[in-house]
Amino acid sequence: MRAHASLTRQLSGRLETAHGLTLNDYDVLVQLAYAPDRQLRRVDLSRSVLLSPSGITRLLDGLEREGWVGKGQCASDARVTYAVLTDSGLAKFKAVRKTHLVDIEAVFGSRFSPEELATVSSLLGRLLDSEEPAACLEEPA
Amino acid sequence: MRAHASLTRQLSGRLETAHGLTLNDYDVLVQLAYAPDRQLRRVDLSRSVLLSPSGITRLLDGLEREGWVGKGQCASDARVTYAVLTDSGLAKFKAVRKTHLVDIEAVFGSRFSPEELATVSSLLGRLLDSEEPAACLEEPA
DNA sequence: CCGCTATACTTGCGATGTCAACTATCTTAG
DNA sequence: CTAAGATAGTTGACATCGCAAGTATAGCGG
Repeated sequence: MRAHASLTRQLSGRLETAHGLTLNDYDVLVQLAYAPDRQLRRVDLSRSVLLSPSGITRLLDGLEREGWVGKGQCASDARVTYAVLTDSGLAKFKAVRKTHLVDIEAVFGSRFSPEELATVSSLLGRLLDSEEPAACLEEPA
Repeated sequence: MRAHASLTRQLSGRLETAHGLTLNDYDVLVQLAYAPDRQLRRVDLSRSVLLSPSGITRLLDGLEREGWVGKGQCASDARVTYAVLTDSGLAKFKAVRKTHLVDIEAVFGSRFSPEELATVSSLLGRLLDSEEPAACLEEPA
C-alpha cells in the first residue's frame, strides 16, 4: 500500500501538472485509443478502469467538456451510450503518453531490472479479481 | 495499481462491514498501539499513515467521537496535541486486528509462498519515499 | 526584548469517488 | 403479448482527502 501511495503521488502529480489529467483520465484515454473504432461502452470502461459506473459518468463529463470524448448511440441497444475518442482526444492522448512513458521509465527503470519487473508483475497479477482484462501494448491507429 | 485496487476493495470492505473502520482508521490504531505511552503527535501520525495533516485531523475526529482516541497536551510545546489511544481504543484495536490478520492471511496466504512474499515485499520496498518508516511487528502492551 | 521564520494544527473549499435510488431499455418465460 | 427481471446509465446525497490559508506557538538572531 505504501508503494502504491508513493507511486501514485509521483506519477499522478507529474501527469496533472504537465497535462491537467488524472491517472484515471489517462487510463480512460488509453482504453479508448486502443478500442475498436476508438469507442467503448461505459460499462466496459468502468470494468477496465476500476471505477464505479457513476465514477465513469463523472470522469467522462470532464473529458467531454474538454472535447476529447464524444457520445455515440448504439444501433442495436438504445440503453448504451458509447464514449468515443475524438481526433482531438487522440492527439491529446499521444502527447500525454509521450511524457507519461518517460515518467514511468524514470520510476521503474532506475529501480528494477527487466527480470525483476517481470517478477513483480507476475506476482502482483495474482491479486487481481479474475475477470480484469490485461493491459494492451499495441500501437493505436 | 490494479492489484492495489483489488486488494483495497477486499480488505477495506471486510474491515468496514465487520467493524466500521477504514483501512486508514485501522492504520492509526496500529501506530498508536505500538507507540510509547500509546500516544503520538499528529505530525508523526500523518507521516506514517500517508495522510495529509488535515486528513489526520479529520480521521482523529471520528476516532475521538467513538471514544477510542483522546487528546493530550505536551508539556514542553504548547503547539502539539497528542493523539492518545484510550483503553477502549486498545480493546477495539485488538478485536479488529484479530479478524484483519485473518483477512490478510486469506488474501496473501492462498496466493503466495513465504519466499514469494519476501520477494514482492523487497521489490516493492524500492518504490518507497526514502523516509517512510518500516512496519513494526512486535506485540503491543 | 523584538521581530522573523519555522512548525503544529485546524478549517473552508473543491475535487473525486461511492452507494442507493431512479429511468429506460432489453430479454425471457408463460 | 405481457409481466418480471436483468442491464445501461444518470443523479443526489454523502464520505474522504488534499490544498491553501489562517491561528497559535516555538526558536533564534540582533
